[in-house]
Amino acid sequence: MYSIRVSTPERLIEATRELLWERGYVGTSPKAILQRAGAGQGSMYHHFTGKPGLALAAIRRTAQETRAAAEAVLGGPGSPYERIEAYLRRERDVLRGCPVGRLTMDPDVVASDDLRAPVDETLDWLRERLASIVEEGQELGEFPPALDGEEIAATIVATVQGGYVLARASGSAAAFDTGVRGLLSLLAPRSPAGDSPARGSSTPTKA
Amino acid sequence: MYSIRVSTPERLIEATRELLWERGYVGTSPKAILQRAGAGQGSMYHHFTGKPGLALAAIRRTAQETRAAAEAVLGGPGSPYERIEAYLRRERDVLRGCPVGRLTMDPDVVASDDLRAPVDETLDWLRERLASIVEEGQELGEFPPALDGEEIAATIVATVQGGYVLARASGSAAAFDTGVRGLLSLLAPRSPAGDSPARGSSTPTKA
DNA sequence: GTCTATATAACGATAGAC
DNA sequence: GTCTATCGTTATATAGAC
Repeated sequence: MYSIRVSTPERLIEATRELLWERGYVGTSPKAILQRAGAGQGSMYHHFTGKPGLALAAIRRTAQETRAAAEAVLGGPGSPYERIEAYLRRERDVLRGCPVGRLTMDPDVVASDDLRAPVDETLDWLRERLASIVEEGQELGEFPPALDGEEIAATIVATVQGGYVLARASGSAAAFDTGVRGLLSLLAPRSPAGDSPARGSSTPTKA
Repeated sequence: MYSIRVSTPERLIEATRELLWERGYVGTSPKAILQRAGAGQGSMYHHFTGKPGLALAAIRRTAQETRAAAEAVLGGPGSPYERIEAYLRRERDVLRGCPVGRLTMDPDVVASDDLRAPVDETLDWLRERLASIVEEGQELGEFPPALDGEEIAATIVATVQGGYVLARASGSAAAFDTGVRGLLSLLAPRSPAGDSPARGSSTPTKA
């Protein structure tokens, strides 16, 4: 294995991605980015228009990676419920928060249409993707037909995003998992033909 | 009505509360606080230990008010489901985000046990309060006994907190409402004996 | 392309007059 | 108690050498 020599713009983007995740936009200074990237002032302003331009490149990449990671699970094998469960139970750096969702609490990101756009598009895509899976599950009889796919999708995404809030408030990932288990118990397929009425049969804990 | 003359410490706390809500801790400077409060540097450092001390007073008050506002609905009239619904549908400044929850995305708040404590306590209190209401609903047959009260409570709080994220990402309060409707449809009492699946208002006691 | 030097403003806090 | 003056540091950006 050769050690890969990464270009300076590449290092700048990656350093910015890390810092935006850790400290947000207003909490990240160009100086901190340059130190982490091992670059000088000149490099940053040569390749990018400044802090906003560099942040835009970083946010776009993070958004793209986040979508790809979600699709890897949502487009995987299993029934609709199983794929949603896999998405909800996917391993996460819970205490670090969502690298996309956390940006919505950044006043300068929300104030900029450019910076907010990738965030909006990512969460919107995720909601649509989940909505179609819920509807697929309804056709298969896995979910009650009375449910609204888009509403349930929004609830799923919100539970994940809010789970990060609960976890970071308490300093423990447990709260995230508790909220996810609650949602899964509400979504758990009730057998359509009149089987045992036990809810949450596929949730391991709290039998 | 006499116009009330508010003390300087009072104005400082209120200005800080507003700015913490709008811009978070790292995004709020002492200078901005002093300008909004109409006070000079000396006043702030005379009454408080500095930015962290002032922020702590502001966060504590916001936490207290948030709990009181939630209790006003959760301790109100109606069945357990109805009280939860009232809490979820309560009017909110959705696009401004949650003044308590948004602080969890602030690196300096999370890094400080003092500043994080009121946030943690508020969300923890809310989860416990909701859990007891869910369990009450289970005793009344309004919710399935297989559900776990604490899990459902965490899901409810997470849906609200995540709803703010969706709303701020899209720049519209609609996404919040969509997620709430999805959660309510999952929680809606299904008649225990196999009645009609109409949701909402058929409650046994305390109508 | 990358670096250092520099510029202007803001940040967070202190000192001391009144 | 409140004010202004000041301090040392950082934020964000530009200039110009190499």
